[in-house]
Amino acid sequence: MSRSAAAVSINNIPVSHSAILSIRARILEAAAEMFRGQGYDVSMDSIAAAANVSKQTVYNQFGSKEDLFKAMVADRAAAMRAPLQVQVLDRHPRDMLAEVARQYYTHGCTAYELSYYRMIIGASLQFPEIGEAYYEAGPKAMLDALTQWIAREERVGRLDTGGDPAFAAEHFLGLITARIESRGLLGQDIEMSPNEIERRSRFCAEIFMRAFGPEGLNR
Amino acid sequence: MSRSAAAVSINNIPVSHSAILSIRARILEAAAEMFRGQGYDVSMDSIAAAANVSKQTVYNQFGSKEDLFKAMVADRAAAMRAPLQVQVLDRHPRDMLAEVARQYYTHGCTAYELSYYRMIIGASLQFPEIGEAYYEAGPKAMLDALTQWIAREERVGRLDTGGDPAFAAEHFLGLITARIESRGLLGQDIEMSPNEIERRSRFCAEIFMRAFGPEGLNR
DNA sequence: GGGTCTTTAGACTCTAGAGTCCATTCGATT
DNA sequence: AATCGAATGGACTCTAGAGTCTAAAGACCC
Repeated sequence: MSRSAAAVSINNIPVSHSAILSIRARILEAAAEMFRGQGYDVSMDSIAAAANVSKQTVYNQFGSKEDLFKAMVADRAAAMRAPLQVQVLDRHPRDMLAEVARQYYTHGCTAYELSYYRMIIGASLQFPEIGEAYYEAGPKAMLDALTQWIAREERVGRLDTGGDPAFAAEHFLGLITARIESRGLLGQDIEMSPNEIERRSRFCAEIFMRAFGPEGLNR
Repeated sequence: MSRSAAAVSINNIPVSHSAILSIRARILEAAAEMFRGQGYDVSMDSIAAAANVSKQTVYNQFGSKEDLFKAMVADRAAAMRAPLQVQVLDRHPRDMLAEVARQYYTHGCTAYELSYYRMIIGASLQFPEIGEAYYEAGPKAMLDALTQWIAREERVGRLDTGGDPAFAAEHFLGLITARIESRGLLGQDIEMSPNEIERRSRFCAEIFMRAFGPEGLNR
């Protein structure tokens, strides 16, 4: 009670002390790092230590471990939306798709991102809402953006999905992510050389074009 | 010491008491069920209770929680190899591939299997060997079987992967699994109607054939 | 039937970690 | 300089759960 009241008043203060914000940010960052590496089981003591902050401060700011965890996930989900925007360039679909793949391989499936993903999957056993939130902010957002772009291209006659752009988008994401994820989520190495990235990106785009290119789907 | 010696002697006994085996099996089964549902954090007490066995017996048989967990995973990995064998039927590649997809959708990605997978991913943060073992017994085994089949078809001239059957196999698995896994691993619903399964299976096969059919790759 | 091994229930120990308390210090504001 | 809220650290409580121990009961072998 008194705890949540305190939290609210902090949030309502229009950023007069930036010190408070920086402390929250520091804790969130440390929490992300610790949770990511060791799962929900990390101790609050080690999170506090990693944030260079006393344990009491963590509790003052976030109330409980569960709340801290959820706040941290929400924070990261918000940060995630930015790079996911598929830039609406007016390039040939093949190039656009290769670029999406390239982006994913270079920024979306780093060992860092994957270990975070792994942790979320593990935690979603315990907190189903977390899994759902991550899905919405991550894969779903990506899928929606891609679906919209495909639909647009279809309207212009540069793609032909037979009227089911969502289905096509799913397939493209599947193409890009599959191997990487099944390996990476289980902790296997997923490093790729720039050459490999380039080859795969083009290849995915090429396969997609064969399936959904303008002359597609009319067998 | 005395503990591991006991375990060895039990394993060396050529199944004279089947009672002992059935007790181990019962514990393994209960452990699988509990770990699957709640992750590595379930208590040994609840596992013992679920197996209808005293806690001491669990410790007699498996020594420690970690050992029980690993024994359970090994047990399931062994059981897993059976259904994964891709039957080498001499059908048209398109039908064969659709059949593989169908098998996967009906048996390979049930909510049950996925929740087990989720648990493994979570636990692999803590026990990297577990992740590796699962990868070998699951995705990797599937991939290898498919790669071999594709290579064979390529030799006969019914497919053309440009000499990289492993790459093609990865893509096909990606095609099948993607959406399902990203949704299912995060706890989202993944039920599909038989119609939906049929549609997707054929579709995956079709897309694969467009990419790697005999006339493929020669742009 | 006696000897040996396992199982059982349940009490027990020990430790890690969540969350609390408090006396003190720090750092803005006035 | 005085004040007030926040942060500190470190001691503290309490609980859950891993693992052990024991006395009694079964089960099997000779």
